[in-house]
Amino acid sequence: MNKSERTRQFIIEKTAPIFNTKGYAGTSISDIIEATKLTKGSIYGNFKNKDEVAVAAFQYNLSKVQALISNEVAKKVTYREKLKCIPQLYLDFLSEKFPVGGCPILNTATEADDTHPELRKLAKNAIISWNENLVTLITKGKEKKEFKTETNAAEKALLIITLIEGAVMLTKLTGLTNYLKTVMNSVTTLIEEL
Amino acid sequence: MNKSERTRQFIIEKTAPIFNTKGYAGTSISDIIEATKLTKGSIYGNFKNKDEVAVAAFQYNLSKVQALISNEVAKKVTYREKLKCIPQLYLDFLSEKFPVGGCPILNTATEADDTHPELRKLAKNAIISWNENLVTLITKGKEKKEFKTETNAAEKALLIITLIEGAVMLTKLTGLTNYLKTVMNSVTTLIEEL
Amino acid sequence: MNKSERTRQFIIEKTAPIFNTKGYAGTSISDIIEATKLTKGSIYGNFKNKDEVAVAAFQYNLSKVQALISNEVAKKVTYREKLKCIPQLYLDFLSEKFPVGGCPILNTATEADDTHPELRKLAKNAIISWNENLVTLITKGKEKKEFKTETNAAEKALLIITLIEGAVMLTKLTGLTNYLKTVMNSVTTLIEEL
Amino acid sequence: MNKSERTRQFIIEKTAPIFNTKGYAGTSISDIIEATKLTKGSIYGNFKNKDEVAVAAFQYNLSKVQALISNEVAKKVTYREKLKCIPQLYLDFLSEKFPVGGCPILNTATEADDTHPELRKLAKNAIISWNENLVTLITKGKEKKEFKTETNAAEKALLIITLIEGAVMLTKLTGLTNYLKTVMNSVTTLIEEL
DNA sequence: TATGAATGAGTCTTCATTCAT
DNA sequence: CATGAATGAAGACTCATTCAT
Repeated sequence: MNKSERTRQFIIEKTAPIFNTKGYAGTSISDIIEATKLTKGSIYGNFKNKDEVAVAAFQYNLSKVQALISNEVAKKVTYREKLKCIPQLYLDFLSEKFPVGGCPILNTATEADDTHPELRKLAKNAIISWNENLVTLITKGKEKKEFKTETNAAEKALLIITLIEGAVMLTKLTGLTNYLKTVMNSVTTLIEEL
Repeated sequence: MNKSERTRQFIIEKTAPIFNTKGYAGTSISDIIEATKLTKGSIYGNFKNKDEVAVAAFQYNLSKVQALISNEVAKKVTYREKLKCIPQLYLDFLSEKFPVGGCPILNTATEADDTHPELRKLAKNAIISWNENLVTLITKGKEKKEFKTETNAAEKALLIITLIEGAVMLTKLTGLTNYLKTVMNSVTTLIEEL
Repeated sequence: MNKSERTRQFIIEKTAPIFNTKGYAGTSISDIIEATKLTKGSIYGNFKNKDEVAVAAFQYNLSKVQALISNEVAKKVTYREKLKCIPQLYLDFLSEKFPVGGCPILNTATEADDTHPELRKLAKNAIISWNENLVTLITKGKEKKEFKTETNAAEKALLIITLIEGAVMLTKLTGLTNYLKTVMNSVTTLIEEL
Repeated sequence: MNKSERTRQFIIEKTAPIFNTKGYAGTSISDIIEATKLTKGSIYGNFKNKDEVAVAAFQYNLSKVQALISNEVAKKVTYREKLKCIPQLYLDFLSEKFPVGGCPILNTATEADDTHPELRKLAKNAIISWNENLVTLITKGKEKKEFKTETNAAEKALLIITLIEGAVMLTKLTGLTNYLKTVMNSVTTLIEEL
C-alpha cells in the first residue's frame, strides 16, 4: 500500500463513523478535516469530491458489517445456527463490533430522498444482496432437510431483514434497547420455526 | 380562528408535505416561502424559527396519519378487524390518503441523529404512543376472548410496528412494492393468529 | 427608485469600473464586496450571481459610452461633423468622460473565449449595432449629398470601428498615446474623404 | 539538445496552443499536466512557475507567426508584394498555418490588465518591433521608388497593424468572417496606394 | 404586523506551489 | 532529476435569522 492509498484509507477510516452518524448531507468537509487533521487540499487530492469520500466511507462501513456477519455465519455448521447468529449480532449493533453509528444500510437508506442517489443505490443493492444471501441460506437449509419443505424462503428472508432493520431504527429512535431484544427474540423464534 | 391562526395553519398545510419529503435539514426557508407565496417576514412573524415550523408540520402530518388509522379502526367492530385494517392502510402509504412523503414517523426518525432533537422526541413519543394503542387493542381483544389468552400483547404490538415501519423503509429504499405487499401480508397473518 | 433598486444601482456603479478594468474572471466577489463595502449576502440578495452583476456592469459601461457618443453626435449638424466627433471622443478614452477602464466593448470582447458567452454576446451585439448606426449615418449623409455617391457605407463604417477599437487596444497595450492620435487622425481623414 | 532542453521544448509545444486559446489565467497547471501527460514535479523541475511556461509558450507562438510572415515576405521580390502578403496571411488566421488560438499578440494584449505584466511587455515589444519592421519595409520601398515619396511610413505601418489586429478582434468576437475579408481588402488597397 | 434588505458564518471546490521521498 | 502528496489561500455561492422601515 503506497502513500496515497494509505492516506485514502486513513481518510476513509476516520470519516466512516462520521458519515454513518451524521449522514451524507450532515457531514461537512470541515468535519472531515477535523476528524483527519488533514488539510482541505489533502482531502481533495485523494478524493474527487465529498461524494467520493461518502461512497468510500459507506462501502467501508458496509463491508465491516458484512464481514462481521459472514465471519460469524461461517463459524456455524447448521443452516439454522447460521441464520440464528444474525439477530444475535444485531443485539449488539451499538457495540464496537459494529461500525460507529450502527447499520450503514439503514442510515443511508433514510437520508432525504434526492440527496444522494448514488449512495441510495448502493444501500438498495446491499439490501437486495443481503436478501439473496438469506434466501440462499434458507434454500440450502431446506435442501439439507434442516428446514420444512413448505417454508417460503423469499418471504422468510424478507421478514428477517424487515424485522432487523425496523428494530434497529426503532431502537435508535427511542433508545429503548428492550425493543431490540424483543424483536431479535422474535426473529430467533421465526428462524427456529423454519 | 383569527387571522394569525389562519396564517399559521396555512403555512403548516403548505409546508407539511415538503418537510415530509425533503426532511428537516433539506427544507429551506426559501422552500417555505415558495410553497406559501408569503414573505420571509410573514413566516418569522408567525413562527419563531424553522424549527417551530418543522415541529408544527410534523404534528400536522402525524395527526393526519393517526386520524386516518383511528377512523378506519373505529369503523371495525371486532378487535381483530380493527388491527387488520392497519397493514391494509399501509399498503397504500404513498397514496393521497397518506401525507405526501409517506410515514412522517419514519421520515423524522431517520434524519441524521443530532440534527433536531425536539423533532426526534416527537417521533419517539409517536412510536411509543402508537405502541401503547396497539397493546390496548390487543389486550381488549384478549378480554373480549377474541384473542388467545397466551398472546403477548407487548411483543405482538411491537412486532406489528416494527414490520410496518421496516417494510415502509425498505420499500422506499428499493422501490419494490412487492416487499411491502409480502410484509403486510405477514402482518395480517400475524394478527389472524393472535 | 425603491431601496432594492437603489442598492442594485449602487452595486452596479461601484462595480462597473472594476469589471471594465479587471475583466469578468479577474473580478472576484471579494472585489465587489470591497468596492461596495456591502456584505456577501447583500450582493447575492440583489443579484442572482456574479454573472448577473457582470452583465449589469457591462450594460452600465456600454450605455455610458453610447450616451457619450450619441450626445456628441446629436450636437452636430452635418453628417460629416457627426461622424468626425467619434474619433475625437476616443482620443480621450482614458479620461473621466469614458467609463474607467476604457472601451467596455473591447474589454469584454477580449476575455478568454469561453469564459462568459452571455457577456460576449452583448459585446457582439454592441459592435453590430454600432456598425449599423454608422452605416445609417453614412447613408443619410449620402442622401443629403454630403458624401460621395460612390462611398461604400458598409465598408467605411467597418473601417472606422476597426481602426478605433484596434487603436484603443494597441494604445492600452503599449501605453503609446501617440498611436491613438495617429490613428484617430487617419479616421478623421477617412471621414473627410467620404 | 539535452534531455532537459527537450522536455522544456516538449512542454512548450504542447502548452502553447492552450495558453493561446484559454489565456494565461484561464490555463491551469492541471491543463498543462493533461496536455503533456507529465507530472507536476516534472513541470516545476523544468520551469520556475506557471509564468515561465506562459512566457515560453507566448514566445513560441509569437515566433511561429513571425516566421510565417517573414517566410512569406522573403519569397516576394517587390516591397509592395512583401507588404501585400501580410493581410493575405491574416485572412487565414484561424487555419493551421497560424498558432492554434489565433494571433498571440492580440490574445496576450487583451488579458485583464494587471494579470501578467511580463507577458504584456512581451506583447508590447512584439507590436513595436512589428511596427518597426513595417516602417523599414515601407521606407525601403520608398528608397527603391516603389512607393510615393510623400508616403508617411510610420503612419501607414501603424494603420496596417491597427486594421489587422482590430479586424482579428472583431472577427473573433462576432464570428463574422466577412468583417475580416472586408478589412483585409482595405489593407491591401491601402498598400497598393502607398 | 408585515416587509424584504442585509447579515456573515458556513458550504463545497480549485489552484499554484512546495518538499519529503 | 522526478514524483505526487500536501498545503492553505481564495474562489463562488447558500442559508437561517435579524431589523429598520
